[in-house]
Amino acid sequence: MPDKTINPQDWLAALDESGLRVTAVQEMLINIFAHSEYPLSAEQAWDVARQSRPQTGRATVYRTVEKLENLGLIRRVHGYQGCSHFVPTLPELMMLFICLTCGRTDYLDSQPLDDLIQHSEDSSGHHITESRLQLFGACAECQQNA
Amino acid sequence: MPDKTINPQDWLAALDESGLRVTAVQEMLINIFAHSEYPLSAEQAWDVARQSRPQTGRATVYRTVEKLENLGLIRRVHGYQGCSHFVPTLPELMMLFICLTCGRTDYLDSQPLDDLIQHSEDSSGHHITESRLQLFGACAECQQNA
DNA sequence: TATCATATTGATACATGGTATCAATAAGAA
DNA sequence: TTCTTATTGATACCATGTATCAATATGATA
Repeated sequence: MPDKTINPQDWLAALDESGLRVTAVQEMLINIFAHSEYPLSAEQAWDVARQSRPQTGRATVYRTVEKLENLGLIRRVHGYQGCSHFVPTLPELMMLFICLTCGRTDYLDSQPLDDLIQHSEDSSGHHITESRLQLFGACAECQQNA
Repeated sequence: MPDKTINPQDWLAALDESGLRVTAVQEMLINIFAHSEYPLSAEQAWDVARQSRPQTGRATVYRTVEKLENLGLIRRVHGYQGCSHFVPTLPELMMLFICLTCGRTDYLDSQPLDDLIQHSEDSSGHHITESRLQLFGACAECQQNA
């Protein structure tokens, strides 16, 4: 099971390398997403941001979230909390699991998904370039507490 | 490859059996989704509906779409056209493929997904109750025309 | 067929999530 | 330090979706 913790320094370097500027707001938002145990929407990220920096603008947060998504630093979660929440992206491509009880996320090895895509390409004749898979259920811990 | 055509009579029966009433608007919307080659949003379905029935209300369409989704008759598409488009649901659970060139959908056998879920449960300890998988790329036809 | 409880409808107003604009500010290269 | 330009925050705006409510239509029942 991979470590979910991500080094914010790597994110700042990614921002920098892409020609974008490293600003206080963007650094703050990167840290907010990196340290959240749960998927966050832009609106929620805005709330968190204003706790430490009240003058933060709403549009700024939305724009930054869009940038971070385009850079591949955060990833949209499609599912039970709607389609507007984001989780940090791991260096490797991994499958996302979300616990419907506690809301926490986990990342699973994506090799089975790679195999599935290969198999589906072979049997359908389609050329598959993108996939979106998310798994939902009860995590090991929540099963014990049930 | 399964036949995408769905018999609207089955849908009406499902509506009826669930205790909901079979109305002209709902029958029309069922047919609109059943006969569309592409995923439709509620807004788009409203546009189509008013072509043959101009007095159709917007809220009615949104409510009906929600009902049809709850009944499992249509299914939300998460991906490149946003997360507000719907496709008809096949009797069996199948994986959805969407061509990024022509926009058309195809349904693939879901056995590989079942296997993947089983494998992921075994290796992670999570109990997986729901999954969301969509595949994107170029369909066989669009590959030839490229 | 006529009656009636109630699901459905359509119009409207409203709420929410997200975007365009623009003057002011700040990053970072020169 | 200077200067170009990305970024910021305030505001207005738009799009999508929802709550309300009187009017209507469905379908069960008599």
